[in-house]
Formats: sequence, structure tokens, C-alpha cells
Amino acid sequence: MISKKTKYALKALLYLARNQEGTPILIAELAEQERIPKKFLELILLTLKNHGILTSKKGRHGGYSLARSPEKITYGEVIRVLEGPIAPIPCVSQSAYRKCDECIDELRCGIRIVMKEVRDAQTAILDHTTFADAIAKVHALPEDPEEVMMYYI
Amino acid sequence: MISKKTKYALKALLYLARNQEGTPILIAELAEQERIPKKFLELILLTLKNHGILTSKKGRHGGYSLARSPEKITYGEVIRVLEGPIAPIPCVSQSAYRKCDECIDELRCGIRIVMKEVRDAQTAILDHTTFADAIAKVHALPEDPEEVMMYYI
DNA sequence: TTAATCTCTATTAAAACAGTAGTCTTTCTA
DNA sequence: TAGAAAGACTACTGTTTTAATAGAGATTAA
Repeated sequence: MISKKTKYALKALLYLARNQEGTPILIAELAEQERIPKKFLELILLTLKNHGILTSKKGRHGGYSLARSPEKITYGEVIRVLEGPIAPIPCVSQSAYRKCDECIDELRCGIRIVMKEVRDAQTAILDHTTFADAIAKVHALPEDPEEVMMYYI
Repeated sequence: MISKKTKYALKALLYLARNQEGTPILIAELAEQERIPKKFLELILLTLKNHGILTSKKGRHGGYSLARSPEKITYGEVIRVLEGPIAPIPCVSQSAYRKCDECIDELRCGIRIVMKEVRDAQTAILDHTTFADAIAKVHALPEDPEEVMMYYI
């Protein structure tokens, strides 16, 4: 399970990716539109900025923008920044490998061998799905049945 | 990341699956062989028993055995028992669905749509890999290079 | 100059994690 | 039938993580 922090980060980035005009977007707007506690969101956006995912401008007409276009930011990158390594167990992490204390034969470990498969499946998706991709996936969805109903009322 | 508790559970089950004689295996043996804190392991095995994955016998010549053959126990089942739902976010969990408080349009959520892919990829592996499979995977591995070296010394 | 913004450090309450301790119950066997 | 050998069960504890909140500081535009 990802933390709320990570979820909020993804929500905020998705909003920024969807609303890419020239002008930066206020924390307050993001917080309100995505229903994220504002003070908490401040910390999250700052972290994303410090990791080169966002840029910001202070003062009047300030706010946040994506540091790169949405095709150049992946879910995997964001999750690693806020959540840490994606691997289900540290001994199969690429970005943060760590041997299990109690492990005797890592190469022949029946847990590791399966968790490596899981890790590869996860990163295959997360490191190859960008925010542009996610928006495209939503657009490709069939129309919401409720909205379709509206036309008949 | 899975907890140590879950990792210990998987280790213990793997050991039991590898050592399936008729006689049950002692907590003490499991703890020693897999280097798991004994008292902690007791709790874990008890949980697995209460969920029908293990059986036990008290008193002299007591101990734990698998409740089913290793081909009938999957990683997914064990992880759900000790770790909770496998899904990265509750709104894509089959076993423990929960709507996100702040979510406005779940069906068109760009986070949910990607996390659902992740969930499906995870469960495709975890719910279809049994302890028998894991043991077979380890056996299929090329021999350990260090051990091969031994023959030349 | 001042109001609007982001920036940064500290603090906090609650929950989860990783155990440990101690007692109770059951079972075998001498 | 006593008692040792096992698992069963309940309670407790210290540490870390989570999910925020508070408040002062720095920067910018009008």
C-alpha cells in the first residue's frame, strides 16, 4: 500500500499535468481541487521540487509548475521520491539493495526469487507509465454511464 | 515493502514445504534454522494456523505441519493473512475495497487506473505461485558458482 | 510597502512494527 | 499419574512511521 503522501503527490502532479497553461498553479488551488490538506501538500510539493520534478515561483503570481513535460515524468520516479524503493523486499531493490540480515543463501532464496518477479512486473509498469500516459488512459475510457444518462433526462 | 513478519512467515512455510516428512517440525527448529526470533515466530505460526494454512500438535512430539500440500498454498494467500491486501491502493483491492475519501471520480482517476494495472500484475504472480513452484524455481537455478569452484580446489 | 506566495523547521498524536515476557493448556511417556 | 515438552494465548514495550499542524521566514509583484 502506498501512503497518503504518495497518493497526494500523484494527484497533484496529475492535476498539474492536466492544467498546463503557462501560469503556475497555487498550492491553495491544488489543495482545494484535489481535497488535500493544504499544509501537508506544501511539504509534498517542496519535496518534489527538491527532487527536480516541480519548479516554483514565489510571491504574487507564484505557484508550482512541472519541471518537465508530462511525458518525461513517470509514476516510478515519483513513488521512489516519496515512498522509497518500489521492491517488495530490500534484497531485490535496484535503487536501494540491502541484504536480509537472517538470509543464508540469497541466490537460492525462494522468497527472493518470487519477489524479484513481482518487482520486475511492478517497475515494468511504473517506470514506463508517464503522467501523459495516465491522462491518455483516462481519455481512452468509455464514457461514464451516469453522464450518458444525463442526456436522456 | 513487506514486513519482517510476512517475510518470516514465508521463510517458515518454505522450510516446512522443503521438509515434509510425516512428523511435525518444532518452532525451535524453524526459529534456529531460519534465524527468526522464536517468540515472534510463535505468533506468526499461530496466525497461520488460525487461517488454515498450518496445523499443529501440542505436547511431546508436537510441532507444526502444513495444513495442505505445498502446491495448494500460494504466496498471495499468505501475504494477505499477514500483511493485509496486496493492492497498492484500497480502491483497487478485490479483497478489501475502500473508496478514497478525497476521490471525486473514481472511474476516471488516473492513479487508480495505473494502480489497477500494478495490482493485476502483482496478483498474477502472487496468487499463481505456490510454495511448490518456488521450490521448483530454486532447483531450476544454475548451480552456485562458488560451490562449483570447490571441486577445483 | 504590503499582500500574496512559497520555504523551512519544529512539533505532535496516533498507528504500525518488531519484538519480549509470562502464564496456561495439552500431550506423551516413564 | 507426575512431569517435562511442546504449542496457545494475553499483555506489554520501545521504536519508527504516518499524517498531519503551527508558525516564522524569504521572495516577488503591484
